[in-house]
Parts: sequence; C-alpha cells; structure tokens
Amino acid sequence: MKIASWNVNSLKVRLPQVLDWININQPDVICLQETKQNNDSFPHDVFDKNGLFSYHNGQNTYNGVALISKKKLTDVQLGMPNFNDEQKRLISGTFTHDSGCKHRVISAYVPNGQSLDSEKFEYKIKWLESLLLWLQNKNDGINNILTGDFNIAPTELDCYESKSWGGKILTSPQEREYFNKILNLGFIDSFREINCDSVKFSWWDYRIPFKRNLGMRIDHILLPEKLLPFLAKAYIDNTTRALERPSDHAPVIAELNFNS
DNA sequence: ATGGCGACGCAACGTCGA
Repeated sequence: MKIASWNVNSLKVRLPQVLDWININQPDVICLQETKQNNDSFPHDVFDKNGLFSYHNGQNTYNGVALISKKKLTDVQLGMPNFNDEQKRLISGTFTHDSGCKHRVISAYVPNGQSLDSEKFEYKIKWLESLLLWLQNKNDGINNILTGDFNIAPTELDCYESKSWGGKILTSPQEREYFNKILNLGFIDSFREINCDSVKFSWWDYRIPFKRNLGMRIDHILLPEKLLPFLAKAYIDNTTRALERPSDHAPVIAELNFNS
C-alpha cells in the first residue's frame, strides 16, 4: 500500500501536476491539503476519468482537504464532530484492502499559527487539542493513518538553521509537545523511522531560491505502531518543488508491504 | 541578508501563507 500526502497550495493551479504525479507514482491513496476551492467546483469528473475515487471537504480561498483513492472509501467524514470548525481542515475515510483489512486514512491541514502571541496560535492549539480528542475517541478497532500538513517541524533535524528558527512558530516547544502527544497515542513518524538522522525537508518558502534548500519537514505520515513491521519505505519527493509553477510543499510518501 | 514569492479575490493591491 502506497500512501502519499501533498499540500498542493491550490488544486485549481496544481491539478495537472497532481494528475501527472499520480500517474507516475501510482499511490493507493493520496491526501491533499490546501485545495482552496468549494465542493461545487472540485474536479471529481477528472479523477473519475482517471479511475480514481475522490472525496473533498472544500472551502474557497483558504484550506480545503481531499482524499484521492484507487478504491472506494467508506465512512467518509468531513471535519471532527467534536469541533465546530468553520475552516475545512480535515477529512477521513476507510480504505478496505482485498484481504478485508481496513485502514482509516486522514488528511489533515493543521493551522499555521502565524506567531506564538497571536490569536491564530490559540486556534492552532485548540485545533490540536480537538485532534487529540477525536483520535482518542476513534477506538473502533480500525487503524488510523494520520497524514497531512502538520505545520510542525518535530525536531531540530527538521528545520534549517534551527538556531534562528528555534522557539518560533512551527518549531516551538509547545507545538513539538503536541506532536509528541499525538505520537504518544500510538503513532510513529514514518519518515523518521526509516531515515534516522537524515535532514530532508517537505516545504520551502517561495521567497528563498529552492536550490539553497532552506526548508522544513512539516508534512508527515503517522502510522499506528503496529504497522511498523510492514513499513518498507518512507521518503519525500522533492523533485516536484523544482517544476514550473510548483507548490511550496512536496509530496511525502510511505509504502507498506503486507505481502511478506 | 528577516529579504523575497505566489494564490486569491478582484480588477488594484492588500491579505495570507510558513
């Protein structure tokens, strides 16, 4: 099973790149963030034509999350019932393997937070609290695969110039504490499991030339601990960042091998 | 080099992202 997560920063602009990427990489499920469009204008027909099932929790201008899957998903839910959120930042659905085994795949777009003393940061913390509660209550026996743009660089390895960023938004102790609280629910950071000490990024500011590689690793695929024995690969495809008119984020990928 | 770029809504440039 190949799972990918990509903050596309406008699906309207990035749709051709997303289709190309899917055709080349053949993910079973790809989770998108920042589609920046309403459900009415979502290109379900385009995905249909490519033999893909698509599900969207949409919003114009900001936010918007989607699941694109080779198989039909069940129990698709928009948002978190325990948090009445005007911003469309979460969608989940259950993927059933040929074996009958089920996995709930979650596409999350965690708020950015702007700065530690802003109201947006309070909203980010509230949002993360709700996510923790929601995950705790999802104890129906189906494994949760939590993917998305977390807007948190978990450790110093995940951020260029950790001295200058240290403590600021995306790298603060508070945010990292919440990331660890999520892990403590029984998740593993798939990328870090496979790449113990490598420095790789999933986002690069548009204003700094990509070739300088001043980025952060803020997009993640978190797997239930019990899936660790099946984790074959976890990586970031930063080639998309060098394309013409790129998203500022690159796809992150985890491959699970249930056959051996 | 804490500068700069890109998307959006809207039809000029302010807001937001990370």
